[in-house]
Amino acid sequence: MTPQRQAILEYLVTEHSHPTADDIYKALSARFPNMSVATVYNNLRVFKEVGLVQEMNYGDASSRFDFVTSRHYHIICDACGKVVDFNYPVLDEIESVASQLTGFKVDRHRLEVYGTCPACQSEQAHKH
Amino acid sequence: MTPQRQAILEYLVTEHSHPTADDIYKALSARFPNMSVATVYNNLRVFKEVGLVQEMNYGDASSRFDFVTSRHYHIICDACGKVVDFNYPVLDEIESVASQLTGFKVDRHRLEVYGTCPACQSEQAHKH
DNA sequence: TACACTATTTATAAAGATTACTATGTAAGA
DNA sequence: TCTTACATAGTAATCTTTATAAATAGTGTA
Repeated sequence: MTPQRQAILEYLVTEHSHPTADDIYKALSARFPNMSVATVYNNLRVFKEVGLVQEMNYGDASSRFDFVTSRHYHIICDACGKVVDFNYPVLDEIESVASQLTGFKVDRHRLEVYGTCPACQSEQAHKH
Repeated sequence: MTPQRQAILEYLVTEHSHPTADDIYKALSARFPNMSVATVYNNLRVFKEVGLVQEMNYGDASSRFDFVTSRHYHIICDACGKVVDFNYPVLDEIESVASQLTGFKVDRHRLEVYGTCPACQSEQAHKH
């Protein structure tokens, strides 16, 4: 557990902002001026393998990383990219249905809702 | 509607393989030896804007494109990347729940199931 | 203490997907 | 015919992520 590794994990735990690898890199470069981007990626990979962190890909942009606390889903703002957690009963049923229909051995599923966050809604309203 | 554009759309309609931009490029380069990759991307963007085509990003790999016919969900093989459609009643409820919990104006949602396809299952079984 | 062994970091190169840009071509309309 | 708008081709550039090699630090053992 190196200082860099600890700082990256700490950042993920304390910040609930679903940061990108670059966000983390920039946020910590004040404390670790010599830290490499590769270090961020290496550690994120380690955290992912251990199951501490979840990686999320949206569209063409960079991946975002989320410290795994409890099962929850995400809603994403199309305008500003903000990610917000929300709770909903986990959809186990769809996994078994999909498995039966396709013959796949199911491992997991991924669900995201897209829309416009309150801040961007009011901003868009003010424009007109 | 140029010949290239028509060919790309035709390929998306007839092939149900959820191709990547490069798949399309390679498949059509016999008929259009001078066609540019940029043309494929340009047209896919146009199709997306019109709503004819849906773009899907999985992990770090290339985007896959799906001609929109009816509402359906996808199941994706972790081993070979194959994408298979399956039908399931559309989850409208989760959209309204998410909207109420977060204050977002909801536009759509995205749901995918991940696992191992039958072919890769038997291949993995033979290995042991 | 000295020595190896291992894992991590840094730095940089490289890969891969996508976009940007410019010049060329082409088709429709006045 | 002239013009205008748009699509294409070709290529350069961007951006994210991974691979690689050298440097570094930590740990345990003799």
